[in-house]
Amino acid sequence: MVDKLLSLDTSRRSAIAAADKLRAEQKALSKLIPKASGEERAELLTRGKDLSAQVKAAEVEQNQASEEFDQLHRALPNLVHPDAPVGGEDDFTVVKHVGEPTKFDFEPKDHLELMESFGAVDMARGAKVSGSRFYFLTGIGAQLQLGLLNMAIAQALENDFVPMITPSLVRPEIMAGTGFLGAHDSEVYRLRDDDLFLVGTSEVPLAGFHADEILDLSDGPKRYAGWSSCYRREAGAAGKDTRGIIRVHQFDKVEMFVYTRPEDAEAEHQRLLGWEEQMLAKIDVPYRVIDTATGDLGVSAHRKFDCEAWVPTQDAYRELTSTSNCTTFQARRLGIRHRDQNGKPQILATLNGTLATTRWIVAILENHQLEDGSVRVPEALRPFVGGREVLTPLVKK
RNA sequence: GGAAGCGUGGCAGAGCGGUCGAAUGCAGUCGCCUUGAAAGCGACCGUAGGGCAACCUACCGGGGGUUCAAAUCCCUCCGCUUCCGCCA
Repeated sequence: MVDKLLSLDTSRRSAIAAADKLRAEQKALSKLIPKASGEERAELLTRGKDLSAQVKAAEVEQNQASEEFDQLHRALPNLVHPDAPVGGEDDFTVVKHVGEPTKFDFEPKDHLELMESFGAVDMARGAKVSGSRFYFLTGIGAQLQLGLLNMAIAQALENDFVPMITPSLVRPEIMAGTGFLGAHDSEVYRLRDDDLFLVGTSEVPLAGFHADEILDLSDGPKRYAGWSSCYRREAGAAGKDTRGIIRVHQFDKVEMFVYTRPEDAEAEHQRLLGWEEQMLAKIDVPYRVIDTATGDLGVSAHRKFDCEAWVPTQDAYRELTSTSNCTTFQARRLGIRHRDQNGKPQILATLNGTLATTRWIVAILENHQLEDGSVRVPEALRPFVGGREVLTPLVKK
């Protein structure tokens, strides 16, 4: 594979050199023609015509060679980090546990039951209006989500992220550049009439934000916190997580996105994980951090850490955040560079990480529920939900 | 959605088939002048790819075409502006 790529690169370079040489010849000739006249001119014109055809042929060859190289190159997934655990979805390693799984001396309700009792969600009408896996967040449910995401933005601001509200529809080349159109393009909503894609995360528009640019990173990384609705077809998830709002076609998310120098990417990845844990501490739920196995990295990630919160009624940890170091994978496809010490443009590295999503509500409600069916609002979140300390079931009239 | 116009270097703005990688102004860099600064004067000053280098190639929104030759002509896509229509 690598040998093939190298040989394609060589033929690509020689095709470019050959075309360059012909173009130089042609250029010199066309400078002579206006000065010439009579028979000499006629002769030059004939030679020019011939050269023109040669140049055209050389350019076709150049384009073909470049195209072949790019195609193979783009088909390659990112290199994996040597320390990432090898294997499939279940072969992750646990980096650490924070807190103990919540224990109750009563039968805990699941998030859906809790939300319905608070009038926080309307699944039936979601299905009526849009189909399965759609929902309305209602009343305190909507308030909880807005508060949570606002808390995420507030934390991002404290850490000098630039807050962004991004487009949710993007062009094909941006979608492809971020690595979402490969093996998993069936996960992506597509608007064929307009040749646009609905994004599954604001990582996509944030990566596209600086496409084809050379960034000045001399003052450090560029850090953005994007707020967007996210759309996922969940095509392969039939029968999985069908209850509640764990797995849905549309949710909201605040996502961190960083452009940095490749040599700083690994340290930045740890910082992103740190900021995710800072957010998780604010909702005060037990969680673990896992180092995702190589087979579960997707095409663009070099290494990925997930934070999974304890969900009592599932007796399991469920993913609340995911942070990926994409190294130069996305930047290479999107043409994003920075200047090194010598002022030479170089491909940079991109990273992303979740700060908060709709799904977090599940962990908050289930872990903080009390025997009487109410839920204690985590202290840090209270200022963002109008000072509410406890959520209590609506009284049926 | 309909009509018209426009997209040129960091910015402003000429050029509208060859002498154009592109006038000019501003900004920027260096030098002179000055106690210092401003002003003034002089020189330099786009980007990317390739080569040890001299140098070569590409780039005037993107792609394609005409031509020996395209910033300049044609097609197409994208974007912007203005007017009309419609509308969160």
